[in-house]
Amino acid sequence: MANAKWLNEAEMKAWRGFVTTAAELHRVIESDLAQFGIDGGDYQLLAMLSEAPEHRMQLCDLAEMLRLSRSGLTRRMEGVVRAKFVERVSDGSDRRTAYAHLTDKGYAFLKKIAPAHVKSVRNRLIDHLSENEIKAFGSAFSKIGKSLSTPD
Amino acid sequence: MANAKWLNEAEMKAWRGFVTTAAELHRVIESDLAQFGIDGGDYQLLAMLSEAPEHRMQLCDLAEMLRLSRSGLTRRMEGVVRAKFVERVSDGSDRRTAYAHLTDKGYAFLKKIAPAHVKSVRNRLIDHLSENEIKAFGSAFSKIGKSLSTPD
DNA sequence: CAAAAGTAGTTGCGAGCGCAACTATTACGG
DNA sequence: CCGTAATAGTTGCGCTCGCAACTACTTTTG
Repeated sequence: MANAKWLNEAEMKAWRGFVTTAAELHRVIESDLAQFGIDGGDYQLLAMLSEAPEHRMQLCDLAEMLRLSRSGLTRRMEGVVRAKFVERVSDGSDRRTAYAHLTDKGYAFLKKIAPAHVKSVRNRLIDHLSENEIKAFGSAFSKIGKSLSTPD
Repeated sequence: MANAKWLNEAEMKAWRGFVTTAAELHRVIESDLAQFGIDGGDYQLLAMLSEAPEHRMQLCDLAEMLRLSRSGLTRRMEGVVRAKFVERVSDGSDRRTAYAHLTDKGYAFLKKIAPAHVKSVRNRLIDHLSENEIKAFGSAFSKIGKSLSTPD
């Protein structure tokens, strides 16, 4: 391990860029969303539900899709339920499970703010990238995500 | 704004990939570091100091380089100072400012754990990417970072 | 040269998250 | 069947962070 390969220049640039910029980018796009009273986590939750069949998902699956711990989702739900964007539904067949269901109000809200959010993502991210960089971004994260979800 | 351009498939893939995977990647690499008793924030702080002239930086500049708020850095410092990896030095000429100085112990520690960290970054990130993706990653984040630090 | 504005750093506070421990329910193995 | 293991979700706790307000200096300005 003492003579492990160091990072070359391009690799270091990629890693440092990721470390220093990713969190910042996240924060800025979240702050663009603040004018609507929600943050990025809420937005992703609503977006996922809006794409799910019948606008509902089991909490467990939703947590995985959002890359949240189960406890993290519990807290996240509190906010969107209080805002009446989502309601909790329990299924009779398995009394352990609960579902998140996007309300009409939540769906309408999402449709209302989506254009501004998309614009924000363009301004902060997409518009700065070449077509090649966009493709590379997508494939890179797809591969990384896959490797993270396989045991090791 | 109502008819703002939506994201096309490649753009959406890039954005979704970033949102769902970036934070997770960060967490995993941090957890690889946990065996040494520090987290990614500490590592970056030590690494920056190790590359600075005389192994020291003004807190203000260090915060900016680490993309931390000033208060965030204050707290971050507590840990590495307690561990005697860094010491606070005040410069006589301007009594507002303080410097962070990497101790010999801190430098030795960094050199000791760096190979494992690099290996972790390779395992989790670099090794999954093609050369083209690595270059794209670097240039993409470089451009994004630049646009984030310009007013608007 | 005094008052105002700016800069460096700290502190109180609240938000979001993961982990570990817990409850409640369901599935499995002898 | 009954006891053990697995699964879904919640709660307590601790961590890191940013924001806003604060202190303590330094620079600018009228």
